[in-house]
Amino acid sequence: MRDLASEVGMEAASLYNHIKSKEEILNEICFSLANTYSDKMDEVYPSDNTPIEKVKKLIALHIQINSMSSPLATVMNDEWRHLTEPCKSQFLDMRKRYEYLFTEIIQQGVKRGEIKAVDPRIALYTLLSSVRWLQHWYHANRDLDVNDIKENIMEMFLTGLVADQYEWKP
Amino acid sequence: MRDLASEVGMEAASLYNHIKSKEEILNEICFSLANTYSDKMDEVYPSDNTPIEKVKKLIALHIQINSMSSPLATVMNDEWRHLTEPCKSQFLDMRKRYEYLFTEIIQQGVKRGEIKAVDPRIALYTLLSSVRWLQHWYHANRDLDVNDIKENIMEMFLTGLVADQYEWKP
DNA sequence: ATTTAAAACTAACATTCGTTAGTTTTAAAT
DNA sequence: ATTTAAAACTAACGAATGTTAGTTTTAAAT
Repeated sequence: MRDLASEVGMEAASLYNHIKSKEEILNEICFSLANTYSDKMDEVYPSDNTPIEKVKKLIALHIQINSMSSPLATVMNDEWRHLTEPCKSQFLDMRKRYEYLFTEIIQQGVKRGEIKAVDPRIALYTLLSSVRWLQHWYHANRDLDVNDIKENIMEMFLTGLVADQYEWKP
Repeated sequence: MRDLASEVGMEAASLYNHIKSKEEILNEICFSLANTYSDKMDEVYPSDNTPIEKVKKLIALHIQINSMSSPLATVMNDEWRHLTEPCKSQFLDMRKRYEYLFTEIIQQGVKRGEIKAVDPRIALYTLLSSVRWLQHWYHANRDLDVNDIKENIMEMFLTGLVADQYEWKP
């Protein structure tokens, strides 16, 4: 709290005119971002896009948040474990629901023959964590455009690294 | 240190008969894993495998470590920032070299027409962070076999999520 | 049985941490 | 000019942290 206070030009004790506790800040950050993700899911899931389009829209949000709001993303991604009950359970419930709907989208894609028959859980977790590097990297290396990064990552995920004409299988 | 001591059935002070400091533990963990990665790179990079085979071998190690040694992986991945100089610089130099050689492999793959013309840095970071979820997830959900996970992830990265026959581009 | 070295213990240290109590300053409203 | 409420301050608290000093226990070697 002392570091945080000095960052905004205050004494640590003065912070408590504005916040209730250190924990409140953690709650604020975690649930603010969790709501952003949930809201997007509630918009995308029932829409009439194809499953692949839905995945793209959701991943785009993850890329957006991890690169543009990276300090917040870092807190939510790495520090949610320190939420206290009942907030922690509430947070985990939100995450569980988000992940469930996300796997549903993937499974629908598989069923419709648009997405390969991968394990939806593995695909989901791989997808979600693959954009995490942006949260640590983007602030230091601003020479790349977010949209370029987005397209590169999407391309990687959707059609893979192997060049189209190359026959790689053993 | 008190938690750690009680975990091994000791008083905190007794730990200091075995270690020099808390920091020493951090160094030990970080450099032990960093060496494992570096050694693998020194074995794989000069080998006569194709670039894609090299990438597969390296990613396999990341999956192995993140799933089987997940507490160590978590410390190295998340806590290396707390290394003190000169260890921190040394660690970062090792990482830089590792990442450089990894992008070289990718670039060779691109040059040889085996790998799509993605940005090698983006591909690298996406690849490396995409397997991080295993470090948090594997211990709790042991119903999946590491080798199954390995193959699923490889398939995703190499040939993408989009089903072969599906025409997805807008 | 005695010695000895490793490894446990107890007690305490100096810091750091989040927070509270009480007081003073700031600045807008009367 | 006076009042008032917001927001800063100083001082200090109790708890937790990594660590050290000094002592006792453990167990193998003599």
